[in-house]
Order: sequence, then structure tokens, then C-alpha cells
Amino acid sequence: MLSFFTVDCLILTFHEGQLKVLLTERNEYPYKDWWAIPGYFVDKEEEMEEAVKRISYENTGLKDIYLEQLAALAGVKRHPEGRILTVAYMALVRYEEVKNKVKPITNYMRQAKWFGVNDVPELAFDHNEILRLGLKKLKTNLSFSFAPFELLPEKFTLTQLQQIYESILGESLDKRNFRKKMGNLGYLKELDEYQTGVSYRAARLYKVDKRKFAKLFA
Amino acid sequence: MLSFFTVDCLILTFHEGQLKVLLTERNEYPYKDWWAIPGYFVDKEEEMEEAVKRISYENTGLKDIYLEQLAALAGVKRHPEGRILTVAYMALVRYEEVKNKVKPITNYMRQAKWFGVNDVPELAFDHNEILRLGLKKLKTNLSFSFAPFELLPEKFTLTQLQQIYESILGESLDKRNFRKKMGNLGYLKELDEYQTGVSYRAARLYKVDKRKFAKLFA
DNA sequence: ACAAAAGTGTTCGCAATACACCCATGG
DNA sequence: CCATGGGTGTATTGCGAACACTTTTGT
Repeated sequence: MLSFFTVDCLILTFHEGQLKVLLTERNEYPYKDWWAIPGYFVDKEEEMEEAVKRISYENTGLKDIYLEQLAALAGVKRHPEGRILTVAYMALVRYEEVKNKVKPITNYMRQAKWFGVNDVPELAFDHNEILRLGLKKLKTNLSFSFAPFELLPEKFTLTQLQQIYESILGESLDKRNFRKKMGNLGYLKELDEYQTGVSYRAARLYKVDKRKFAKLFA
Repeated sequence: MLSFFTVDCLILTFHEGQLKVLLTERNEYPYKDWWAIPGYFVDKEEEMEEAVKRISYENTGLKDIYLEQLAALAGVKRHPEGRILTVAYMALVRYEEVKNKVKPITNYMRQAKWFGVNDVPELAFDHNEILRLGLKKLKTNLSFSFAPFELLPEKFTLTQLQQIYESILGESLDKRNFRKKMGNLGYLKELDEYQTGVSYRAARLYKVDKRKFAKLFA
């Protein structure tokens, strides 16, 4: 009883004020030359959680990223060579930590590239749907999720944090209210450090207190 | 390229003041004679959403229930005859509407029976895990979900509604605050009808205004 | 001096919480 | 008349929302 299935890895980051998704250009049929979410077949004896780590690495060069299950898609016609079920995962990464590492290790993907989530072409298979599901989940869980801090460098400014909230929610927020709320939550640590290399007033940097954050949601 | 997988249907209801899950007794190996969440193989040319309707019906006799995807489980050792991926779905049903219909149509399940969610035996495969995931999801989404009303009869008392919240959250709530909040939400319609057949003061019945509810979450 | 973004307080209304007693009904 | 659950109000506190100007820095 053979059972083939794939995993796909929706990898998101935040850069230049917008959410971006990592796409790979396929070098293999079907959908050769199309952009797709990184993904491939799970080996017969391989745990799915291992497979998704291996495959995200092979497709994009990124290691040790935390992937969470998003959905299973199994449309009879989603794959031209016969029904192939896929389990989609989602990961959030810090742009600064990964920007120099993004490069496929396999040859079934030709290149990997970041696309703004609002600037994504028509993708292979049902991958546009996977992206849609991922963004929806991000938005739904935002108020009790660590997601914003997985997208930012360790030290960040409040404006960066606000931009993330705004990109995920798709609406703009009031600066003063936003800062008051973040302050009240009590898990942001104000540092005695400031932004560098900007041609205007440098903003203060902050860190998350992971202990306090975890306690709040325990 | 053959691709076998199953779907499992976590079906929950509310009765006698507690959440209950519908389990089936297997009449087929592996796990013959074990209790399990209703489920079976998806046909080769069958859409997964169709399969889950068909299979929930065959296993339990219940038709036209709304199933939502919960998770995919694919442990290499979850099935003794080789790795078989399963996609778990969840449905909520009204006890009054289904109590006389629960009966397997197939012969690979011997019987179907309601179990209190805190009184569930060790189940076949990884089905205890599926139950755990379902209850977690129910709890997480409770504040913006229609779930409580899918579990109750069309006309219900505020005490019943409160009991559902309490079962899902696993904590008791203050009666006055609960009623004030439900009133404020604005989608409950007070009826001029009362409970019957109780040996104490009969409680007023309520209905949900689905239009108003839908508007709030649009 | 100008451009660009940082940073900062108050008011108002509503929602969440804590808390205890009387009422209606059936047996 | 008793047992059982039904039903009700107030005070406090904290959060969400609306709203605009001054400060700092680099060029």
C-alpha cells in the first residue's frame, strides 16, 4: 500500500515595510518554470515533521526554522499527474538572519526569491490558496501570537513592530494607541540603544521579554 | 502513483451538561474491537470534502453536518500496516437532532456511541490526539465562533449556553456577568417561551439572530 | 532651514470583573 | 414549606478609540 504525499512550506518574512513570501522557481515538470511555494515529496519512512525541515532546507537553504501545520489540500485535480495530497506548513523568519542564505540546494528548484505578498504571480498547483490560508491564519491569531517578534530582528523599533501589525491586519493603526497598548502588555523591554544609519532622529530599540510573554499565555 | 489516505471525523455535541464525542467501535483490523473516531479511506477519484461527508454518514448515520478541517496526521507508525496519512475534520451537532439517527451504515463499524470528552478510553491509532486537538481549537476560537449555537437546540436557555462555555473553557463563569455580556453582544433574541418539564422555575428561552451574528464577524 | 520620523497625554465610553440575594415553580 | 435553579444591579477598574503637536537628527 503505497502512500505518496508532499509537504509545502510557506515561509514569510518582513522587509522594507512589507510582508514577503519566499517562492521557488520550479525546474521540474509539472509546472516547470513556474513559481511555487517550496515543497516536495515526503520519503516513505520519513516523519512528516522531519520531511518538512529537510525539504524547506533543500528548497531554500534555510535551516532550523520553526514550521507549523497550516492545512492539508487534496483536490483530485490539483496535481496533473494524479491526485497528490499536500500538507502545507508555515514558518516566520527574520529577514536579517536569512537574507544571505537563501539558495536552493537541490536542482529541482532553479532559484528562490522573496515576493511581496501583494505582488505574487500565479503559482503552481493550488499554492496561491496556501498563501491565502497562511495570511488568514496569521491575522486571526495575531492578538495572541508571538508572530510579530519572529519576523523582526532581536532588537527592533516600535515603528517596525507597528508596521508588522499593520501589514498583517491590512489597516493602519494609531501610533499613540499602539505604543500605549504595547507598553501595557508588559513584555517589551526598553533598551538604552538606538537605531543607527538613519538620516533622521534615531528610534529607541526594544526587545521582547520571552519569559513574561510566555507567562501571559500559559 | 497510488495515494491512499483516510479522513477522520471528530463529532462533538452537548448533552447532560457536558461535551460528548461520537466514537465508533471498529469491526475490522487493525484495532478491531477498539473505539475510534469515525473515519475511513478516501476513494481514488473522490474529493476529500465529499469523502468526509460520505464517511461520516456511513460510520454514524449522520447526514448534512458541517465539517471543518482540523489537522493532518502522518506518523510513520500510526498505522500498523504502513504509513497512512489521515486528515482529521471536526463537526458540531445538536444532540436533539441526531440522537435517534446515530447508527453505523457500514459493517466495518459495529456501533456508534457518545462518550463524555473526559471519559474517553484509549482509542485506536492516534485518535486521542485528534480529540485533544479538536478541543483545543474549540477553546481557542470560542470568543469569535458560532460553535456554542451549533451545539444547542434552536431554542435554549441562558444556563445551557453558559454550561457550554464552561465545558469548553474548563472553568466556571459568573452568572450575572455572563448574562450581561451575552446581552451586550446583541445577537440573542429573547423569546416569550419557557422551558417545560422541569420541577423548578422554568427558564426563558432564547434564539440566536444569525443575521446579526454574521454581521458582527463580517 | 528643511525633511523625516520619533515621541508624547487626555478624554470618553464600554467591557470585564467582583460580588449576594430574592423569586418562581413543582413536588 | 422546601429544594432547585432562575433571574437581577452596582461599583470599580482597565482597555480601546479618537485626536495633534513638539522634538530630534542628518543633510
